[in-house]
Amino acid sequence: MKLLTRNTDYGIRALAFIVKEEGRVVAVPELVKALKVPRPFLRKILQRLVKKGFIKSYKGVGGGFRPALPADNIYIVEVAKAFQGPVTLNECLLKKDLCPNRKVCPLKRKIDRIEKHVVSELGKITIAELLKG
Amino acid sequence: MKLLTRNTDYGIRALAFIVKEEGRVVAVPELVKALKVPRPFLRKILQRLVKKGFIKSYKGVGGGFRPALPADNIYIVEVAKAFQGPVTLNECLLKKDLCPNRKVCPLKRKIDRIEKHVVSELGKITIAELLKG
DNA sequence: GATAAAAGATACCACAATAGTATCATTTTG
DNA sequence: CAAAATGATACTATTGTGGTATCTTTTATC
Ligand code: FES
Ligand code: FES
Repeated sequence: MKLLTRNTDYGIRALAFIVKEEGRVVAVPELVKALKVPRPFLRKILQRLVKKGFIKSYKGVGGGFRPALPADNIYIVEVAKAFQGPVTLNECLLKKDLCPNRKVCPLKRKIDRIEKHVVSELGKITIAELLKG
Repeated sequence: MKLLTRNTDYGIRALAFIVKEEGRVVAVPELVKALKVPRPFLRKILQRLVKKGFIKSYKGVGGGFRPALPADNIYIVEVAKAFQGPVTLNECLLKKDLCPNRKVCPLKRKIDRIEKHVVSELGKITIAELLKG
């Protein structure tokens, strides 16, 4: 059971690096060296980060990436969602067969509570906090 | 992101059914009918449950399965572990590159705390409780 | 003892998600 | 125009999960 995939991991690391440079435009070769992630893979990840609005990109010579948001406004749960979709731990365990209905089911209630907790905790962690550590 | 896989789900359902029968030996055909899970798949799941000590099996005519533990002593987190391995949300996010060491890393600390919470909450739910619901 | 009904063991196939690669098009600076 | 960058997109590889098939072993019963 993995909470965060490799995509997310690398995405966070790339974001952290770019943010750390405080507005300087960072290009792929630099990131490849710093993060030791295969270049084509990293490129795909960066494109995703751009599309999801975490960073802005600049084409052409001297181009690269810059943050689109302040560091303390980038929550890693959002990055996770960008790469892994919504965080839903389990739709309906035991389906409708053994369980009268979902409103009463103690299992579902608890799974839901766990999920809320995970999302909420993950939603408290920002890139800024990460860089401080 | 899935907290519990189908294996686990079916495993729990099978366990719940077997436990509900209070010591009566339950065979596969009955379980197939009750749970509507394909027979060979269910058999594999049951074998796993036997190996992991949740149920006992009886071969031969009139054979089948009986619980090996009291209902309030079967925790669904254990079933999950049996099918999905240990619950580890993420080993070491950001690896050793951006982060000085794991003892200081605020992200890792938080991920670990989330993981502990998930395991602990999942570890409170028993089959007995499920059957009450 | 033969038969049939059960589970055990094991090997295999299918599908989906993740991980990773490759190629070509577009933009921009000089 | 040439070079250096990202955008778009399509493809392959690996892995984990889901699911099937087949054969062996045990045991109750006739
Ligand atoms: S079965 Fe769907 S909620 Fe309990
Ligand atoms: S990087 Fe390994 S713990 Fe923060």
